[in-house]
Amino acid sequence: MAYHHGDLRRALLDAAVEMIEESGPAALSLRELARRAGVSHAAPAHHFGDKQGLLTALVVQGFELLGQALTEAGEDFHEAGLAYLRFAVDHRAHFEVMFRPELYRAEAPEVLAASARASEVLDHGARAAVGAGQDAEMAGIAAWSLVHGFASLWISGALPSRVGEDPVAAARPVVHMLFGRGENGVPR
Amino acid sequence: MAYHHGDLRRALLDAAVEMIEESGPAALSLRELARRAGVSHAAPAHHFGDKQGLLTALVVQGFELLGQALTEAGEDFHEAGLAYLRFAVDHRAHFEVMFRPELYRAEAPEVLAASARASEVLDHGARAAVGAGQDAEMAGIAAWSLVHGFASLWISGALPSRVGEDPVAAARPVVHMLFGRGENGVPR
DNA sequence: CCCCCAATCTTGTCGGTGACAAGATGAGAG
DNA sequence: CTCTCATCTTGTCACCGACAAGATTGGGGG
Repeated sequence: MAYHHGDLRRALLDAAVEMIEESGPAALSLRELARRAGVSHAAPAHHFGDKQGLLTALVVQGFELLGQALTEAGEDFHEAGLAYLRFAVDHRAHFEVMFRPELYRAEAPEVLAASARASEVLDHGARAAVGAGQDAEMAGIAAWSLVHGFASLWISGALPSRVGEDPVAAARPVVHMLFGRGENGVPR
Repeated sequence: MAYHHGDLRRALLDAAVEMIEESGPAALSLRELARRAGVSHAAPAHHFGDKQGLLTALVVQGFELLGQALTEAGEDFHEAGLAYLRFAVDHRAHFEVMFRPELYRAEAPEVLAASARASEVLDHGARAAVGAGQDAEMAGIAAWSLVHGFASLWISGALPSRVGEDPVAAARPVVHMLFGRGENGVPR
């Protein structure tokens, strides 16, 4: 066994994502993680310090991916909402940890920076959709709550099964209920 | 030390709620729980089998409380939404476990019964607000997503601090954004 | 070219935890 | 009064996270 793995840090993060997707963040075990990566049980500590450190790194990665996804979604606020949902579903592991601050070091500067960048994209979209003013803030929170709630409920399996298998398709009409269908705000 | 506690089951559930509110469901320890209740480390197992059993009991209690809160909120759909939020904030521990099915036995009959009863109340409210038809289902999901998302974001501390300290007051205008302010649905 | 140093990974250990087994206790039925 | 059984305790095991100390190796300075 080579002493120098090559890219153990990334391998551990990838394995962590896999394990969290299988059985949730609570069940994540650093030792099992090391086992999957083929290293000793203490190897992860070198790269991340402790479990919180690992999850902190995962969260930073998550906020970066989210910011990127929102940016790529472009100007349309509805599409940004659906991109948020797509991110949550496609990166369930990241998403589930990101909004559970007791699991990681939420006050770490890298986390604050990455999350600030992501929410800035969101804010910008809200202002573009509603126009400036006090309403923009509320509209942003409403839209964020809607897609975040839908994503959470979808992931937890709480939504009735007749909404179908594709969360984005199922969410589209729901997202359009907020702000009406263009007739009630959303100048585009 | 009395061998018969009297109402150990309830005492354990109460202590569990307290501990989860302090540091989340992941950090819950059955042994610390037993310590707080003043019993031996194996006493909880007798009442709940294992950790999942304890959380299952907690979730059943949670869905019962939620159904009750929604029922008491009455006919107004907006008020039901705010009652949902109030439940989430006032019973953070229950709420946090209820929507994390990997932590408990979601398929247990008591859980299914309690959750079915709660969502029936929600469904009834949605139909009353929007009228019958296919839209009622979507309206229900939209409203549920909105308040669930707001509650989750509030609890996780993700919302900007300028929304204030009272979640229900902060959410009221947000909830009213969906369905407009009575002019766009919500016949009452 | 070689050696040393520092980053990387391993081995060993400790206290804490969940689950299980076996035993002690006492409340209530008869 | 005694038996019975639900309730709780004691004891144990494997696993986990954190820490300490040691082994290995790649790369840069001599």
